[in-house]
Amino acid sequence: MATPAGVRIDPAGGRASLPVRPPYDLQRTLRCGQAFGWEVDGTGATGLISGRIVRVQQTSDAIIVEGLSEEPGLRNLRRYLGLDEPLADIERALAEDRVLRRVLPQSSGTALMRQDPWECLVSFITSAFNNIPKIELSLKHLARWFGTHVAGGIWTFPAPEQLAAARLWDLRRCALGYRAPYVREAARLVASGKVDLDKLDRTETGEARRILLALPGVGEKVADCMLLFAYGRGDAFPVDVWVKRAVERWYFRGRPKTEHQIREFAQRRFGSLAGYAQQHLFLSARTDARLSPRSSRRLRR
DNA sequence: ATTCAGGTGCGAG
DNA sequence: CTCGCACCTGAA
Repeated sequence: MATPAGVRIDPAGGRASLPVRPPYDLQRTLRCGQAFGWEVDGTGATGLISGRIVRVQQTSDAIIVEGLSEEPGLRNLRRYLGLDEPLADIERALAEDRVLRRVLPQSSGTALMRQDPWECLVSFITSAFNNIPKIELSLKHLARWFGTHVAGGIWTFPAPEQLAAARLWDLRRCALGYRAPYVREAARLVASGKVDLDKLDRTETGEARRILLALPGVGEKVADCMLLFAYGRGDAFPVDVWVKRAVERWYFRGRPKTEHQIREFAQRRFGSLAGYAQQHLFLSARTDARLSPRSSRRLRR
C-alpha cells in the first residue's frame, strides 16, 4: 500500500512525521480520559504501540513520531490517535448546540481514539467506582507484574492469556480490589475464545453492546466506553457521573434524570456525534467548579 | 479518622 | 424493569 500523502519517513533515524489538520490537539486527545497508557508531558507523550516504544509530539501541522518509522505501524498509529477524524466538521456541527458552543473552546481538538479492545476493556472495568490516579496505578501494576518486558522500565499491557492465568491474590496486589475477579473472568472468557473481541469490530452496535454487557464488571457505561473508544461507534454515549451532572444541569435545568433517560436524550439530540458530544461535556463538567460534588451538595439545600 | 472516587451486581418490590 | 445498597482501597 502506498504511503499516504504528506507523510515523511526517516527510517534510519526511526522517525516519521504524520500530517494533521486543525483543530486536532494531541495533548487533549491523550489527556481527556479515554486512554490511560500514555505518559504525557509538556512537549509530547510516550507510549507503546505495535509493540514499540513511541514518542509523539505535535508541531504546527504534524505529529512527529520517534521510535516507529514504517508501515503498517504508522498507519496503525494514525488510526489509534484518531488523526484522520474530521474534527473541523464535527465541531462545527456540535457548535449548533448552545451548550456545546459554549464549552467547546476549552476542549476543542480532542479526537476519539481507536484503542485496543482488550486493554480498553480492562481499563474501564478497573475504572468503576474508582478514581483516576488509582486506575492508573492499577493498570501500571498490571503491566509490571503480568505484562512482557520491552525495555528499561516499560512493560506491555498483559495479554488475556497472561491475566487468565493469574492468581487472584496476585491480581489483588494491583489494587484492583473487588474488581480483581471481574478482570480475571473477563480474561478467561477472551483467552478461551468464548468472547471474540476482534469480531465485535464487524458486529452491529446493538448486538456488540449485548455481548459486552455479558462480561463481568461490564455495565452500560463500560460497554459504551468500549463501543466509543475501541470500536469507533460514534453514536455511543457513556453516561458517567460527570456527564450525568452536566446534562441534568445544562439541558434539564437541574432536574434529575436516570442514566437511561440521559442516554436516550443524547442519542436523539446528537445522533452519530453523541460520542463527541459526550467527550466535550465530560471535559467541561470536570473543570467546572459548579458541577463539583461539593458545590452541588451545597446547592441542593 | 472520614470521606470520596469515571459503576456494577444483586436482591426486592 | 426500576430502585436501593454494598463495595476494595489509596489518597486527601
